Amino acid sequence: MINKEEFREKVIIAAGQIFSRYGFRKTTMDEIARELKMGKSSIYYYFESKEEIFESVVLYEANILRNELTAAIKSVESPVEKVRNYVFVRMKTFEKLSNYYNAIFDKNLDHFDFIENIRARYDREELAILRLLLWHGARKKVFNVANSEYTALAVQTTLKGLEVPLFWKKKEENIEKRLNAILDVLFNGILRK
Amino acid sequence: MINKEEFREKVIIAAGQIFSRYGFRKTTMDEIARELKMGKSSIYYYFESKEEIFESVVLYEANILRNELTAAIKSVESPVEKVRNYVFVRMKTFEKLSNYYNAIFDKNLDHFDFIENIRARYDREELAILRLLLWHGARKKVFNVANSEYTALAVQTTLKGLEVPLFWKKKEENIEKRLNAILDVLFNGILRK
DNA sequence: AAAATCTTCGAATATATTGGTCGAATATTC
DNA sequence: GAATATTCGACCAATATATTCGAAGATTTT
Repeated sequence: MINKEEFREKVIIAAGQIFSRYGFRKTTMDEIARELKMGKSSIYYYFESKEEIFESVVLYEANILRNELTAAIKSVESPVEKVRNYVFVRMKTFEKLSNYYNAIFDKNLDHFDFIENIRARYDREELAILRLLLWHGARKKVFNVANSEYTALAVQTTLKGLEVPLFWKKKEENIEKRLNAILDVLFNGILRK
Repeated sequence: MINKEEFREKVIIAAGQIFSRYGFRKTTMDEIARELKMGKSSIYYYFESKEEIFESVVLYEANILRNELTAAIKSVESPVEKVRNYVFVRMKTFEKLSNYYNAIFDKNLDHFDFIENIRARYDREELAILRLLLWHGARKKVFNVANSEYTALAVQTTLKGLEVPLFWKKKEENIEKRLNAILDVLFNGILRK
């Protein structure tokens, strides 16, 4: 009927909602069980611990982010649109993930390494994507980019800069404005005149 | 330097932020103290209990809501604009208050009476305001309202209907659209053709 | 259909958290 | 410098919470 893996996913989704709202510490196993309409002990049949659930949630969400970003790039043709789409989607979906980051900094230092590892991996992946995007743009003579690796790093740094407000506060009023401004500067820097 | 009443307000503001984010149960006195950068025991010099703080917060926020609504009405002249403004501001500010409602339903039934009383009082006040608004509009021959009390009740019911999504979910995507739609229907019903 | 295995859950537990207290220390006022 | 107001660290009792366990239902296998 419903296999183990599917059940784990159900737990991950339910738990994810609560984690993202209340953070790791303030989320209780009782709540997760209530959300799933199941006995609390049943969850322990599928997961070792609250931590394991949490880690699975982060992994799961990170995967969604990755898929959405890939889709965002594929959905348009021109290099400019690809970059623009990538940046937009990334900022939008990252907002969700940032809740988990906040959850971590809620004093639970044990998870720190785990999260940092995911983070580092995604930095690397993102850099590769950006590099490819820029390289293609340069090839098509749309971007004026000599060293795609170098410029990719610059773009990524800018993206990180945009992350910061999402990271520290719950809501940034003018994130959209900030985003458009940065895109203008960015394209001004790399577009072939 | 800083008197007792001012300190209480500081506590209320700090506590309010945390309450509105995590609800009554999940908010701890330690957090409030940390936010205030004070010893936890100091808070108890100004407040009897966590409950008292919570009730003060709700009262405080409700008061802000009332002031904002009054200002919204006064800021424009025409009856139509007054009503439109009122509805907009009310929905916007109610979103904040709804967090506290959620906090209550977080199983703590003891507070229920207290909140319900505030709620009932505000219903009465709002009805009076709406009634006055409609009556003035009718007087100026802008609205076609025979019985202002009756129509005010209808308008208020509509507003309650708009509240519901805010009440149950954290975020409603198309609340703005919903709001405009309802305003159209509303004015279609009461405007003098 | 009995044995074996898988899945669920109520109850129990050991531990951590948390609202609230107390008395002493420090600051302020008289 | 006595009296009063304010702060706070240490403490406590009550509660909440992550996790375990064993028994009971399902489901599959033999």
